[in-house]
Amino acid sequence: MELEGQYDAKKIEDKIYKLWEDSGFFNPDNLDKKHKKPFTILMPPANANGNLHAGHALVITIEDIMTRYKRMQGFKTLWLPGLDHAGFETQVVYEKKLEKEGRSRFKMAPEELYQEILQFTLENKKNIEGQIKKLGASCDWSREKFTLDADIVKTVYETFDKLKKDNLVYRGRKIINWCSKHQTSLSDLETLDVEQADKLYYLKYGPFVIATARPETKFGDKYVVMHPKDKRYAKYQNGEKLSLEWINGPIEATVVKDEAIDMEFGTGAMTITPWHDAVDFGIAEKHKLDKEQVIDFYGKLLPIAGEFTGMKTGEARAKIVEKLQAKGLVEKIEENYKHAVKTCYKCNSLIEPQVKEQWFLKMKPLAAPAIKAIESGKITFIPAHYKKISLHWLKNILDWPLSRQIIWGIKIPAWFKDKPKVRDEKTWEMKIYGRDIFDGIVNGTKKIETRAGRPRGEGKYWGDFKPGDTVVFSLANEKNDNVISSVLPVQKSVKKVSHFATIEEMFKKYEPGDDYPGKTAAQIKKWWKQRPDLHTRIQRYGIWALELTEVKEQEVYIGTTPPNIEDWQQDSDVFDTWFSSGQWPFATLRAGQPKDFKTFYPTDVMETAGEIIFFWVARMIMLGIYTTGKVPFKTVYLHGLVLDAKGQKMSKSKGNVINPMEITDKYGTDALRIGLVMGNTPGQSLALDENKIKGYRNFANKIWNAAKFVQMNVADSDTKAKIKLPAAHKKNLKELQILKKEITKLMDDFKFYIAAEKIYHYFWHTFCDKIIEESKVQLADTKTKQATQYMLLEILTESLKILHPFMPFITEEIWQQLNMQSLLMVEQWPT
RNA sequence: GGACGCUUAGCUCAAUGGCAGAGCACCUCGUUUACACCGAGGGGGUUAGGGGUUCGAGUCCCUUAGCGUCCACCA
Repeated sequence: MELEGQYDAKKIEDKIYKLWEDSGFFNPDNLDKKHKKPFTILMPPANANGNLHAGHALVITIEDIMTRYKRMQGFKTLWLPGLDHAGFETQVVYEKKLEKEGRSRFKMAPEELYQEILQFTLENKKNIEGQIKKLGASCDWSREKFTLDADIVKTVYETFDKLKKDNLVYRGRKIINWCSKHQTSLSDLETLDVEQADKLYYLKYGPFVIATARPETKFGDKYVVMHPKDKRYAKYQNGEKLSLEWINGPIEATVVKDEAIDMEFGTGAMTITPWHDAVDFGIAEKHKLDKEQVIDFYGKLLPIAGEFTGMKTGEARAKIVEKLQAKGLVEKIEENYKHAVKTCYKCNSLIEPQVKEQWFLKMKPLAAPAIKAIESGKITFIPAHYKKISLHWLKNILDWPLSRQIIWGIKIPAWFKDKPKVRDEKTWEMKIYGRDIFDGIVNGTKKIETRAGRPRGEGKYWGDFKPGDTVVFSLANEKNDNVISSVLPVQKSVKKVSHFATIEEMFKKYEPGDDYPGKTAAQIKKWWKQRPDLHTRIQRYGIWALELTEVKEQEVYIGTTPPNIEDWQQDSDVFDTWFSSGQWPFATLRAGQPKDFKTFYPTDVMETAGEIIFFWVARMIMLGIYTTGKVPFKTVYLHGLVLDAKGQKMSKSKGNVINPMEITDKYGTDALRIGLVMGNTPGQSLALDENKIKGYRNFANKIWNAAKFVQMNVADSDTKAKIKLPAAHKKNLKELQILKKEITKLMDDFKFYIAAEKIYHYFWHTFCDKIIEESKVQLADTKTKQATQYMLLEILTESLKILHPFMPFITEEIWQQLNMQSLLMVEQWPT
């Protein structure tokens, strides 16, 4: 075969890829026995919802360089490819498509929507696989995994089950980030903080002035909070009640003192909206305050808003302020108040904090061993400063909300059903702290009997408590001899806590029933009269009563398979997609042949974008250690963003997106690959300039022509003849020898950008410009011809080997055309 | 508010404490049978500013400024 004309990538790339694939050497099992020591990289699963972008091309390039290098060095090399269903991301992409077609997911049956997205994803998956091949990825397609594969899902379920058994997963009613457009909760990582200027309203709240940027949330505010040390409010007691005029009429407000308040901000007093604000939620939790929803999940006001009910929060604001002004409740309005609001990272719409029951993962216990692994150097980061960044994040980690209210994803393997009402004759022990006004038990344990099927009457204990529940039912507040006047963890069964000024007043509402343990109504009233000490106390502090209602407690079943009894309902939520991809290393390797996990786990390198270090890398480390006891990878190599030629972030709206497939088409894959690597230091963003790629297209042509020259001139060489090398030739070969050593060291240090530059420079400016030029004379001289032929071929073939990881197509094609009788892909890396 | 980066030729970026470099761009010359997707040569720098450590600093330390990213808070 003869090399001809200019290098034409299009003619050879598909052919060469097929040659590699047919050889079977992408699969480590097919490599010869010399390849013993495993080397593993997992391809970060690309989102199967569109085309590959420039960032993916960089991932494929760097990982293929590592893979080809290690394979040539004789490692049993596995690069495992995969695709991600990409839950929320894909659903958002699909919803946009629906929108264009004038359709909406909310008008579709869930199953119908799921099937459509599945089809869409599978099509994209196929498309992307083709694009990965186009980029020359030497990954083992026989081990390819998709995040929705049955074996991956099974592993995800098992992990969830184990986490639940270890008490690391819990269901909680907590405040979450709610996107009203997408109708789902989002983790903190999926929200953006956007600076904006709004008005800050100072509203009169009884004797207080409170500042708010969101008057439309304030309807239900019935607690006014201030710092306990704030002298301005010293005359107000914690728990003190105040009657005041508010947006829709008179309300009773309660004073709460809490250190969380910034005395410097506004007036130092604020009202709280626990249902729609994370800080307020925290205060309400701490003080056991009521929480009331004001805004529904579509961003509209609920009936608590009175005349404003049903309005979108945005439009309601001005009208509410108008009303407040009319009522004289607006003290002043500060214009141009700069603050940050949270927005959905996909649609930029405002995040509305909402209280919602969700699955949460306790992160602190999972983070601790991960921190240890990183600190001890079991996992190293490239570039190194990511060590600090990840440690800082892990040390300040918060619980992870796992539930997403979307259809596209792995369904959470939890089933619920209403617990049958237990009304047996059992006796529960119930701890009581404080004083029971009826029989005076103080800080003790009281035995409460339950009666089958009927409550004991309102305002009394009756048995729907679980063992160990704490109920406090007392006369006074916490200021008085340690008796506390609130209800602790049995809130589920407490309907209401009422306060009465006198016991008579309470009896009006709650007539003691005949079946109160051991006492009749008459006895209780009589007993009451005999306790003047309690009278005094009640006169001072009033009396508290519990109104208890029956609670249907939900029973929860968690397992890898559905419960086989009927009337269980599966949780309609799906997992955050990162919960499944966070298990990628062990899930993929356990899915394949049983020996794979043993051979290839822990993997060697995790190469991915610095952007997703928290989303993905940190979670893989935590879940990997938790599940397998071992770190999932030893080295984390993080590349930076790929930017456009001007250093701008690529985005569809800016229209500066560089499609790697177009570049490949125009200049060839090898030019794109080396263009992506050259000058690309880890962690640093890279400006991708088409001109740069063009330059490397020229380099590819240079290689092609140099090979052509060598081929033409060595055709008549006698390979068997003994050759005596002149000193100049020896020097050239020695120089190459040194270069090989340097490059090997650089490759081992992950400095591909320098390695690429070195070989580029050597090949073009030493081999082509000097050695080949000089050889023209030497080849013409019969005395030096043979030695020169030998040297040229030696340098060319060694260079091809070094270039191969970077520019696999052209090097392999030349190798084949030189009739080397082997695949360059599995040639021994020069030593 | 906290953390982490970055600042080197016109542009994009390199440089274990040891002669400041590459690619692209620019200028001059050259069409020579491997290649014009080429060759030979050239210009271009107070390494953001200031201070310090050192025989020696782009590199280490302190400091100022600008840019960027992440985290937290934001009534």
